[in-house]
Amino acid sequence: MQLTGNPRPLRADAIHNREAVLETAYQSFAAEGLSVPIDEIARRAGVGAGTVYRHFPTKNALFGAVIDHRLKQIVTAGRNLLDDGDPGHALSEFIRAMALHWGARDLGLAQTIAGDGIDIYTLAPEAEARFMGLLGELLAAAKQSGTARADLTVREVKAIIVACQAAQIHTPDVADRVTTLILAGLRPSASGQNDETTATSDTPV
Amino acid sequence: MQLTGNPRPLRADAIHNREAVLETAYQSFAAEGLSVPIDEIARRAGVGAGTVYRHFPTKNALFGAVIDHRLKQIVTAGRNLLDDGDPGHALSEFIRAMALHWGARDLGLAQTIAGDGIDIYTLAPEAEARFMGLLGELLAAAKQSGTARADLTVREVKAIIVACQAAQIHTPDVADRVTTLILAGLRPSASGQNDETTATSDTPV
Amino acid sequence: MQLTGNPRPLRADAIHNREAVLETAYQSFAAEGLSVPIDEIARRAGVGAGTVYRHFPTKNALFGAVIDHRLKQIVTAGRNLLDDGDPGHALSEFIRAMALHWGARDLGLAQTIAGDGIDIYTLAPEAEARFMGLLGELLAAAKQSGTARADLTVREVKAIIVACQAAQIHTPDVADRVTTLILAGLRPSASGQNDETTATSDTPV
Amino acid sequence: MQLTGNPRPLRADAIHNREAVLETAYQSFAAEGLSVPIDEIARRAGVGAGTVYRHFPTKNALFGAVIDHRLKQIVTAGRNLLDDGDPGHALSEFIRAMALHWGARDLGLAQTIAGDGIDIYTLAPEAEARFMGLLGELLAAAKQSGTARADLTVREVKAIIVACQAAQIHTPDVADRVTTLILAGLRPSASGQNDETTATSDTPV
DNA sequence: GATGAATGAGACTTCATTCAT
DNA sequence: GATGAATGAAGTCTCATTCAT
Repeated sequence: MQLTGNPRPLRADAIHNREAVLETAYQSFAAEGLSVPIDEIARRAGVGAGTVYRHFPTKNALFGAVIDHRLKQIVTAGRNLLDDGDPGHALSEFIRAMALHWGARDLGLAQTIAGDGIDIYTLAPEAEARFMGLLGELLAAAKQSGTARADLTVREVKAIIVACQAAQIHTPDVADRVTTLILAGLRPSASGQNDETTATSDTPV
Repeated sequence: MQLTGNPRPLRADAIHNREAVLETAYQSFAAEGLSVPIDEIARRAGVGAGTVYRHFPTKNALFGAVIDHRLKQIVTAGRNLLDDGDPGHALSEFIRAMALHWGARDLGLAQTIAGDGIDIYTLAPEAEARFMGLLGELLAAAKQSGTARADLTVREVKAIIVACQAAQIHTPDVADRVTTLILAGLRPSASGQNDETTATSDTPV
Repeated sequence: MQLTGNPRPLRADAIHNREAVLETAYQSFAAEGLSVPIDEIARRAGVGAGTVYRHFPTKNALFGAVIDHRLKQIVTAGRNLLDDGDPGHALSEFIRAMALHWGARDLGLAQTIAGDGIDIYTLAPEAEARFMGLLGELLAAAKQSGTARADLTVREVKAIIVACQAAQIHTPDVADRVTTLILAGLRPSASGQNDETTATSDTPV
Repeated sequence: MQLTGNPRPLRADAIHNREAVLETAYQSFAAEGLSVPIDEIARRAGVGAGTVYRHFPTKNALFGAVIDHRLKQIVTAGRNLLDDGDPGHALSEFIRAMALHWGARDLGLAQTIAGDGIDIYTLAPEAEARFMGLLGELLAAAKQSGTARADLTVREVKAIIVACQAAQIHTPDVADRVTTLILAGLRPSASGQNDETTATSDTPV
């Protein structure tokens, strides 16, 4: 209709819009939860509601993109921990960061975790896979340096992260201490190495 | 208080309806989360929407009643653990039950705990207080029998429960194992008593 | 079921209930307008909602009864004015009382007048008739004593009352002055133009 | 202000819809009072309910817009009376028009004026102010030409209008006559009693 | 007769999604 | 491609009226 032949801005602004919507959505969901209306996100991003739907055909798709984006950042940060620091401590630092910093104050993430109508596997399968891959590497490194129980699995580590995040969301002022306690349960027990629970006399709590 | 011998049937049906609504609401919230519409709950309970509002003037009030009811059951069960069994193990059994059985598949509880627009203190302050009281007793008993670290606080225990529930909701098949690991972090460390971490050589995970 | 043979209170409490509901309804409508729920009126009157409906089968019927009751009081007061005082001034005093005292702060009356879904003729035809009869007598007396224009009709007087009440409801602080001005328009004109009666010296209506 | 030559059609239909809703709302409120449901207004205007709420986020906002729109028309008409005709008679003509024509059969206006849950100052403060300003001018002109008592205030004039409108709503067939009588009370008294201005000869207000 | 619980239509309002401009 | 207006299905809550106790 209006292809006037002049050099239109074309793709550039589209990409810019997508980024703006994604960032705005992330911050909005983090701060106020998943119930922030699309219209409101569009307004805050400075675009029309239709533009949001052009890039993300559904609100769920937007959730997925936000999670995907977030997980990419997290995976990058996690790999840096592994590459730049002490591999033996990378796992615990990562869990601590996930719980206390990255996941802190992220209501949207908490609601996603609480399963509020959201299935993260459906929404962002690729990023999820990469995330699990990173966890595997972190775990392997920790086991090798003897800072993690040999029988710990990747899925258990993920559940631990979820647990610590929940604690952070719910009771921020004790989350640090609680995370420390939980992490204590992941290291090899004093006596046994691969410990199939060499509990001596006293039953644990 | 009540005129004994008074044959007034009073509102037998009203009580019945209230129970029916409460039970239906509990199951609906547990299975599908807090967003189940009141109209739907009314339909499932076999009453008109107005009846729900007669008993619970607000959806929040219904949330509160459900939580209150649930916490009462939980507190009763917890006290039984304390009275009938080994006090030293009551805390760990209670946490395990909260995470793996009572909280299992209870989306509504998870969302309430995640703070999804709900403030449990406002909605069911009494039950919350009783719950914290029970936790205090359980914790004291555990400390006395040496199965819990002496520096553990009630609020930390609550956060631990929240954490374990989150793990259960998110990854049910590893929740049992994860809970065991987490509980391991709560017992006194092998050497020290109030242990400011008498870790020997290896840093924990 | 419970006819135990003892002397039941029977009618007495029914009459009492009717009075209580009527009085409560009057005060509620006057203070808060016609939208006060029946349940609320029942509660304030100390009876069940069913009792209200036994006496007044419809909310409109209750409106009618309130108006009827109110008009009876007013008619009695008006007749006293006529019998006990100066008949020449009874009309103006009555209008003034209707506007500034009896009708003051009666939101329900104002809404009835504004026609908020209410037809006073349908709801309380008898009382309305008696009210108009009283107005006729007041007007006749005023004409006879030369304090009202000879061409004034009863329906015009009623409209004047409605007008003054509206002023009172809307702008209470000038209602007295405005009523005085309006009443001034009702006395015979000085010159006798448009007027069968040539006012002599006296006070205006 | 507007980039002239810009061929953007913009939201021609939006403006059209807004007008349609406003007009429909005005007529509905006028004919049936303020209790007409928004859904019904939307239906009559041929739009969805959501469209009404896009333009007027609240029912009160719609009330306000209707009143504002109405008062603007009225103020314009009143100013024309002042500019184009005999300033001495403009006030009485305006009052007459307000009561008998503009306010006639306008239940919504009557209810608004009766204060039926509506606060005109909150809803349409600007229009109210302009309206009072116009009344002031009309009154000043009337006083200057000796057709209104010198001690009349603007608020009294407004109350008079309210009064006449109430009469019109309640008893349309005598409203004309009653308005005439009421207006008679506003002109300077023949003798000059209670009056700063000694009316000369002329026509009453 | 009285009670108050139940009903259910309907009010206002929100918001994911579509579509004309 | 972008815009934001329009849609309409829900959702929460109210209340006149009916009816079992």
